[in-house]
Amino acid sequence: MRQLEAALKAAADPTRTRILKLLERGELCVCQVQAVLALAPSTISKHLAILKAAGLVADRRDGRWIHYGLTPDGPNPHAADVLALLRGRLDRDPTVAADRRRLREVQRVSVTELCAIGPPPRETGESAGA
Amino acid sequence: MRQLEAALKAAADPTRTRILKLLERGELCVCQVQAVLALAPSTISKHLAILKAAGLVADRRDGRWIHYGLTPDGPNPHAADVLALLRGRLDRDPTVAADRRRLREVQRVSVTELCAIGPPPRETGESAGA
DNA sequence: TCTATACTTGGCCACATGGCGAAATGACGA
DNA sequence: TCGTCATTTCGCCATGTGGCCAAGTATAGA
Repeated sequence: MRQLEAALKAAADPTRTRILKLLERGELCVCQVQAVLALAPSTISKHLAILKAAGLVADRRDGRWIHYGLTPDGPNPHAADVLALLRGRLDRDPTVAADRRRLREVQRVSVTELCAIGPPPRETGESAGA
Repeated sequence: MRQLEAALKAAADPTRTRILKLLERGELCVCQVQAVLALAPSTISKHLAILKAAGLVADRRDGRWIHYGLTPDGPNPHAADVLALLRGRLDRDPTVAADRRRLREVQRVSVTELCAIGPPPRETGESAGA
């Protein structure tokens, strides 16, 4: 029951749900997630640690960067259940859709450039897209 | 997202998970749930209110008693997803199994008698059966 | 070795949550 | 109508959670 509880609790937070829905698009490094969510790095890191402890994501070091990805085949079967539940289920949600749009913008620049840019753009609709 | 969050949060608490697994056996009134879980009535009631607000359960008044049951076809589709996730998934869990054993004991007496008995038997294995 | 960078950890604060007991509510029975 | 009983609501407390900043850790590059 502990494992299921951990997996459900991990997914039950809106910020973590947003992260999981981003990771459905593929592996991301912390700074990319941060660029999309516009939260403090430590906050992102803490959320990722919770998701990792619940077995929903795994990390992989690549030089300076640490990439996080979903783990549908991880050791926690309940985690796989929760990931499956999320899959394809929140795609019409405005926040999720907006996050994914912003993710596409973020992914247009390399990770090196992204981190050099500095803090992520604010929510003030500063004519991001065309 | 709010609805999914509510459904996940509601299911992410171990006490509420136990309640949901009990309700898989069919409708139960509050005093029956209380007899199994051995928590204060107000605590049970609060948990049931949370589950109801999340759309996972519905209540039905029957005289003095209020029966709660799962709502797999309720208005919140995410609630149905969560209930489906739980179904058949925690059946080997020791706590869930013990709760169900105790539920069978509880259901051997009528609700009227049950409430007259007083506080539920404690965890001290006081030769309940046989 | 020493700095810069990407990320994590620890400390702090405001708020949410789960437990209880006491009081309020609503329905049955006398 | 009035008491009784099942359930809920309210007030309280201890603990958990999510946010931030500041400091620590680990790697790349000079």
